[in-house]
Amino acid sequence: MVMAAPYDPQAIEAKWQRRWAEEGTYDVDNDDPRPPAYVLCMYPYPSGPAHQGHVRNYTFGDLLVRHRTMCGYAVLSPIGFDSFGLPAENAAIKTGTHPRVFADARIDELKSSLKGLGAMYDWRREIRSHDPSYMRWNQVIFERFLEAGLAYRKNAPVNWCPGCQTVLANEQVLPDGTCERSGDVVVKRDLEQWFFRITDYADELLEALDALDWPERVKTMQRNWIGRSEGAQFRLRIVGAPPGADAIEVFTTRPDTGFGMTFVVLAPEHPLVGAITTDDQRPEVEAFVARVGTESEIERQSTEAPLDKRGVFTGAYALNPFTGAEVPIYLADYVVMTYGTGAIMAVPAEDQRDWDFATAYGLPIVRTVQPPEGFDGEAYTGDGPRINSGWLDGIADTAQAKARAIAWLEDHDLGSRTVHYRLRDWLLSRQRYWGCPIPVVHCPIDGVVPVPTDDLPVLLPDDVEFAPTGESPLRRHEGFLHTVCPRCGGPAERETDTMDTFVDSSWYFLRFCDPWAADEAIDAEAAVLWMPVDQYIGGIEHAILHLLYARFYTKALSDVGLAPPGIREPFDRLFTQGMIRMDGSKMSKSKGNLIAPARYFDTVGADSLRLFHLFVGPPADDFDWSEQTDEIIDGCHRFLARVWRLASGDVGEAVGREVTDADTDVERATHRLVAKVSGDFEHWSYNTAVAACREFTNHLYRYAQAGARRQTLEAAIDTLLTLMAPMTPHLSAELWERRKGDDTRVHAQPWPVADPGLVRRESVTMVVQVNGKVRDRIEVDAGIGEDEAVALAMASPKVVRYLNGEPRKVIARPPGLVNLVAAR
RNA sequence: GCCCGAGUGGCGGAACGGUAGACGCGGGGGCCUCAAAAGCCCUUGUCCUCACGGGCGUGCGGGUUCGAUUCCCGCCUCGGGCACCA
Repeated sequence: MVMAAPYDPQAIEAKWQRRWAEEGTYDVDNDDPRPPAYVLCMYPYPSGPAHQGHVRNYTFGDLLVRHRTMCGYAVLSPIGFDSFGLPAENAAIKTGTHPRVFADARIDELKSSLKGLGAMYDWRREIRSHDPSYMRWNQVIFERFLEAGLAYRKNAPVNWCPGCQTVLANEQVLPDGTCERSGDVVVKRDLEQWFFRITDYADELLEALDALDWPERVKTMQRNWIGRSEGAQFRLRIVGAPPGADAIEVFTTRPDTGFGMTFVVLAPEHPLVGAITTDDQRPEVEAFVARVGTESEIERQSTEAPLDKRGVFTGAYALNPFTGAEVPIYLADYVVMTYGTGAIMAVPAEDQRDWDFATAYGLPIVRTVQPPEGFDGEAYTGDGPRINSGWLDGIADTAQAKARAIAWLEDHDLGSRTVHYRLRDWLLSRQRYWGCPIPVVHCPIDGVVPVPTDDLPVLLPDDVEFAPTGESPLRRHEGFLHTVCPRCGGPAERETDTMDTFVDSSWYFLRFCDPWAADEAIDAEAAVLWMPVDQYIGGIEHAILHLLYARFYTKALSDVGLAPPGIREPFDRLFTQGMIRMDGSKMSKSKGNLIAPARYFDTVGADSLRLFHLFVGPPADDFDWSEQTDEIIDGCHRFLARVWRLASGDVGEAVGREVTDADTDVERATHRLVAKVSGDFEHWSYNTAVAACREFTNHLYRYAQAGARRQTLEAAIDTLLTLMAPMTPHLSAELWERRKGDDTRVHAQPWPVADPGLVRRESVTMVVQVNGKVRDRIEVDAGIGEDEAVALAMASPKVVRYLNGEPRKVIARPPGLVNLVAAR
């Protein structure tokens, strides 16, 4: 027998990548007659060659693109690069290379990895966030948001990272108070900054989550992040205070416990502190405020400090509107100015933190909810009848009591029902160079003036000095900084802050619909055609930041008329793949634990690496890269070589002959495989789809070695290659061509459909149990009736031995199972 | 503290409430070869038994059920998110 050429992945992968590019197989035009589908992987930050997280992401995405194309859709599969950002600028500071040069070089490396993987994109639609044409629309959008009041400037205490020398969004500060990028301890600074009014959309962002086909986990994270709490906000009069400082607003979720308010606590930064503090308490209060001001976020938030050091009495008193009693006003570091009103009514009996504070400072505790019999805790937050609560006494239902309390506050014009959110407005300005300039001018006469649209984009000058100074390098570039006011023509300064890179990634998916549109950021017709993204794929690490910002942007763009009104959500379905970990931490360049894909491209080939990522476990689960991993990848390569030999006719000797049982078995197995792989693709069960292909291949080996019927074997192999085409595209394409000739393409084949009649099994293994324990297995006809199944089971000698006599109960689930419950 | 998710062979992992461990990795054995590599085939949870067989096994303890990896209750461990949030 003449052996066919061995499997040579390097040769065939290069060949097909070239051919797909030439043929434009996955370039899709907006007037394509096929039904549209939009499959998108989160566009990557270009940090150099791809790492295994990218490989995993783009393998899943490419599988979907190819599969849906075979299913008859025009699949929009664009990609771009999130090319602004700190690392490029830091590299500039370190090596002197211009960030643009650096970023373009990293993009080339990453692009080469993606092409080597055989992942298919419509490269005509490529977007780079630092491309002037994209920057222009970024700036146009900003100005429209500014005009609509969705972008604004304010002086605010912001998160400042000393390492990055820039401010960070709340979302970029880790729970331990450090910078997500540099790991430095983030400090608070007062700075004039730009914000997007994402809080205006808090309710819609929260409510619209319900309808999204997203992982529950991600939805929960977003819900928590938005953090809606309902309650009441109301005024407390301050006893003997000067006008203008005679009342404090407090927010509470438990207005029903107002009768139990025995003191009030303000944040140390609260604006009324100076006015209400009495003279004899002033030194102590000032010392306290000064101390808290110098503490880092970590120190302030640590629960280590003893409670009696964490507060101070102001000497002032407020009136509890419910009881009319005078209650002392304290300051405490655990009350923060950034949530609610920066002031709370303290109800120690129903709030543990207030209880602890009251205990430490010897303040009274009055229960207003009767705890259940036997309750031995301190603060009680559960349900129970109101006590010591005047007109609320006796009400046991907390919701009802709350409603009553709010109604009372409203009747007395003291306050009202209020909702507060944890979500803060999005701080978007960065004191860095390598980002999209914020297109405004500061004029001493006209104030903040947007740069006229015709003058956009405001571009970054190349001749700047990169140094970590805490100010944008743009600030020291005279030519950039000094300009004239578009309104009055007088001298003015340009805004030197640039935009957070999350701005770039908040609408790129809309631009992809028609990236050529010259007159508008988003072509309405194209957006209506493709949006929302049918399937978005990316890492779980973007669960909050990017996905929340992109949702906000989509809504805001539609509200200001830049996107069609119907598009309220960007991503219909979201899939978050698991992370690749190594020694317990995420694989990333900064951790130095990257495994570049090129070493696999050069050895086992891209198809083997792709197959490995599909096979190794559920796509949503994290995967630990270990010593064993290379062996699994080798195993995938062995399997592909096995398929190669089988499809090349190197296994056994097929003949023409009448159909036998073995042939029918293979035919049925073929249809079962089609059903299995198709189903598995629908619910992200790629690992079992691959397992089924391997099992089927093993079956075909046995079949071929025993002497196969040519027609049956060839049909089985064709089907296998078709099903594998989205997973291992190069191998499938090459074998298909070798078997069928050059004028046909496996990826142009329709996705196979299983014949239900052939999927159904003819005979099955019926399990016979006695008392739920397996005692025998009998091969039976799949259409077996209940009586016959039971009779067969009862006739089994193995069963008789365990049954001793007539069964007490018979459970028959033909054809799969009969369970006999023994008498006694 | 609150909210999610996960615990199955030596390892990665399969399993509509119905044969636990599919498919692999690793191990053992055989064939091919002068030999090796590659390939092909068999075997591989654990304990008892020469064997036929049988016992035990899905983090732990209960429960529901003819039957539980799967459902319920109570724990333990790990991972993730949120957190002086009023």
